[in-house]
Amino acid sequence: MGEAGQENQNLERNIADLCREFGLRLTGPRRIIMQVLSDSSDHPDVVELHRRVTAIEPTISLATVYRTVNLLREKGVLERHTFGDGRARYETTPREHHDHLIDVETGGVIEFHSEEIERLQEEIARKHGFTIVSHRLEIYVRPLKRSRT
Amino acid sequence: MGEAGQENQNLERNIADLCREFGLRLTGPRRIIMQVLSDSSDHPDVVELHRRVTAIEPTISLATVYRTVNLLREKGVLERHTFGDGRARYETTPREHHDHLIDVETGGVIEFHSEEIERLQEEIARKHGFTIVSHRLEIYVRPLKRSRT
DNA sequence: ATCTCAGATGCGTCGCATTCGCAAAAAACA
DNA sequence: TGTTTTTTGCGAATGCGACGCATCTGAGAT
Repeated sequence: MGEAGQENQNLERNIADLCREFGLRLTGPRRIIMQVLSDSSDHPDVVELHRRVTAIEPTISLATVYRTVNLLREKGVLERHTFGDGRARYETTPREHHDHLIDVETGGVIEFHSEEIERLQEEIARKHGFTIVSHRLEIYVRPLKRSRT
Repeated sequence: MGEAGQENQNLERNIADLCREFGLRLTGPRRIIMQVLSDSSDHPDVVELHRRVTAIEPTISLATVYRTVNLLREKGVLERHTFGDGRARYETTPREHHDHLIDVETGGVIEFHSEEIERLQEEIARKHGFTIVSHRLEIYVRPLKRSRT
């Protein structure tokens, strides 16, 4: 009978709660988009998200993905990044802030956090007479090669 | 008759050397664009650069500014940044690396450098098995307001 | 279960920043 | 000065993202 909602029942519930909390409607497209988002541990851009979403439900439009992603960002559910290239990439807001190591050879993204760097940033801002609104630290890296490859 | 090339003769020479070095032709537009660039201590975007350039020579097209700026970036003469907003902003590559504090209220950019943060970044990269290719640290800030203005 | 309607969607279009193609103009060089 | 190759200007094209509008739909009221 019901849909295939078996193991991700709690996930579904979370999405439902989320919508209710923000006064949003729990629509088919939204359900799927949010689903895809929480299944994505990487940092997909909107077109990639749309690809994944339409693999599940081909009628969902790119515009809706854009709108949903913006909505969720406004609500603080998603974070937007722009690594070098022009396009925006998203990740579900982590409970703990982190920065990114980007492998320039593979495009892979590794998350890290340094309390020490954070503290130094605060210090620098204060020293200049500012408070930090947000920040962005991206380290573009290349694997340490040992001898031969 | 002659141009106004009086005090910046050495600059002109630098530009000429630069072109020769890279096998580029020393053209009128290039001369002016490079001129404007070295006279700019802020971080102008391409449209702003074009504005400044056309104030000197109105026939220079936006496309040429884009092309020149890309060329100089490839050659390592310029650095490109993208602070939040969509457009790219440029600065002549500084001899000493620095990062940026961006005042979100005014859009103003302040440069800073922290040897300590640099060192921590190295450490983090190494710990993950990488070497740093480049990095980017932007701190978005707001002025500390004291009691009343 | 049905009605109602504000909110959501799909589609096509628009705007902005940037790039491209091509013919004309300008450097470098003989 | 003539020849060759690079640059330029112009306008059109691209890519990302946002928007307007007619249509559709979720979810509370009936």
